[in-house]
Amino acid sequence: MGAERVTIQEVAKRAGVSLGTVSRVLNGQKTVGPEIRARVERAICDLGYRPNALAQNMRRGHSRAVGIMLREFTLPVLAGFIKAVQQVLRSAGYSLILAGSDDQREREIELLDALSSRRIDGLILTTSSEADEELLERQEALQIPVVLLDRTVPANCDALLIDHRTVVCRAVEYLLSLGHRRIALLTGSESVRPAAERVLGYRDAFAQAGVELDPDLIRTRSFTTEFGYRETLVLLSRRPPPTAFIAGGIAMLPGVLRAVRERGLRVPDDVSVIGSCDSDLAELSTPPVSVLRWDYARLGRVAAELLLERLEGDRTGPPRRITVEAELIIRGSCAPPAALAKAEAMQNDV
Amino acid sequence: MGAERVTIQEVAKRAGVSLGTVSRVLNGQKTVGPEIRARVERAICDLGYRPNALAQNMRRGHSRAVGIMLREFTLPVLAGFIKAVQQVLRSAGYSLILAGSDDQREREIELLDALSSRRIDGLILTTSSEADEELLERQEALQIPVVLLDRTVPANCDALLIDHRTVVCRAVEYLLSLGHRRIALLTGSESVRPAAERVLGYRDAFAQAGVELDPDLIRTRSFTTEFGYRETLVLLSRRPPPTAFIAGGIAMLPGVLRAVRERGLRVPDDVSVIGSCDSDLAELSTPPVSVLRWDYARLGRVAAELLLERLEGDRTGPPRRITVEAELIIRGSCAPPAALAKAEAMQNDV
DNA sequence: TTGAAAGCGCTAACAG
DNA sequence: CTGTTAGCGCTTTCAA
Repeated sequence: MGAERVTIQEVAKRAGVSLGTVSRVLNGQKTVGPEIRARVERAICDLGYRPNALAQNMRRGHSRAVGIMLREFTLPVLAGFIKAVQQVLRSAGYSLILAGSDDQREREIELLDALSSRRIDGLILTTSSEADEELLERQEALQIPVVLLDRTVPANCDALLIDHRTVVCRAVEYLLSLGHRRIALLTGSESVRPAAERVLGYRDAFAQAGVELDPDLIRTRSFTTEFGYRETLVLLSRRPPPTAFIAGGIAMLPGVLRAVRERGLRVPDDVSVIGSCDSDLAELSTPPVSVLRWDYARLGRVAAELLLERLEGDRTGPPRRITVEAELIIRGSCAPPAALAKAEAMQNDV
Repeated sequence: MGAERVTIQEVAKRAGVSLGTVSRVLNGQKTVGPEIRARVERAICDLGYRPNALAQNMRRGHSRAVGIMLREFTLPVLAGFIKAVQQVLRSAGYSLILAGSDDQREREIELLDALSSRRIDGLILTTSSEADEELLERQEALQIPVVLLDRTVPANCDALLIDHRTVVCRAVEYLLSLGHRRIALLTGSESVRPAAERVLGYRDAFAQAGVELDPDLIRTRSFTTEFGYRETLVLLSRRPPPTAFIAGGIAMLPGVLRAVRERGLRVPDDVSVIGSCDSDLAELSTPPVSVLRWDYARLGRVAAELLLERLEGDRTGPPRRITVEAELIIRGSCAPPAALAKAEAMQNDV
């Protein structure tokens, strides 16, 4: 084991005061004489003493830490979210424990247990399924305030929702207006809200336009890059293939683009593409890719604030639901479908 | 405050055994009768008991946690590193505390303090400067094993080094061989190893080729995207401008590409580009961008293993230095410089 | 204003 | 094999 760390005892001895006094200095209480305070501070500095957070938290009965469990925390877009959360929380004296579940139920349960053991005070959460009993149970066993990110279950938690339905509807309207009819939607399992909402938005647009849709073009199973890649490949082999793809997941665009490129197809001449979330890839691709975008930094700030209110103030109020808009950023990755383009070209020729 | 959490006491009472016995069950000791063990396990389950990690760790005198402090942990390439570390460490029962310093000294000191308070058992570290006395002091005050990532200071720590010098040399050789002479190198401050090594490799190549280099084309201040963007813009305004850019930082490529595009220049016709680290952007750009690549997952595995050896076994051995190769992946972002290309074209015309 | 003392929940050493 | 007990380092009464 390592060299022993200096404790509050040793500081007290060195300063010639009782251990309680050192504790008071540490916690900034005013009931300590200036001369004694100075002596204690000297001793702390001389010894390079750092309070043992483990002991502090145990004694205090809380950890001053909040957990944040997402599918994956290394996506650049989520960086902004996490940073915003951290900023708000840090100024309130909380630290953050990050947990990436890789969207695996097993891992989620494991992590929930670990967070429970660490006695986190609050949790920001995105689960892999909104229909899993055991997951819910574990989560409720935590007995701490939870803020859901883009989930609505359990219903008694505060939740931050992105309006995927409306923005996907806009995206489909846009593609329909370009003349597309076979529009593929790739997204996660409908057992989670964002996927379900995207499908709803997709259907809305077709219904509004009075165009019949092909349910085979709605592929809902996973939000991963891998899924985007495979499914695009599969759909591109269909006869007839889709003329446009909506990547309904923040990590999915690279997969779709890779598949399109491997097939030797060009964007937007051969196939139109719309991504979810902005990224360097979307912005700097040739052509730049149109995307569905929402403000993750704002989301992070609000999530942290909601949690803080529960943590510090009234923790018993009714659950709150806050919905955040998303927008369609039109760039150069969509064009009329090839057949149509050809038809028009011919018309012009005549 | 929240509802009281169930303690080991209550489990003991419910199972009708002593608290010591519950502890033994928890810790998987075999000296517990099967019938009693079953009773305890029932009680644990019934009550939904989770051990208080705070108390456990305090009593045990260590936290079974290792810190990992990097500039930034949300870059996709670092994801692989962190995941590999996590995998090795988790199977040894350690958890990971992530800390992103944003490359700010203030923040680094703050985080080092926080990690110290949390009594982490080990640390994987990349600091913003290898010449900062106070930083070093704080780090040594931790009194725990440290594995450095791409840093060599302090010298008594194990270190994992990437061979930037050789691979940058290869990259410059390659560009020279294409006919480039004005090659820009953008990287961080030379006060940190990777930047210094890259500059060395750059000079090596010029010296070997017997070509005179223009020191004004070596820009060393930051590894950020922002720096890559600004500096590319600045250099592109120079007369004469560089004909090739090496982005010497894992986050820098998007900045360089954005600047090039804003100037209305084409890659590789007008300017050649080489990035550091592979990425979706590099791979899926048009044209795909040539990069300097090394195996971050392996790096992570090795880092964790080095640390584990110090943690579990002999912590007093001499510091180890492990150097990892990097390779130049040639794709489509480099071509002979425009002037040269034109000259050749003319020659062909004649 | 300061010191003494009682635990927070748990592990481990020591008895039986 | 199981119960009892002494702390881990700290905060927080309660006295003085």
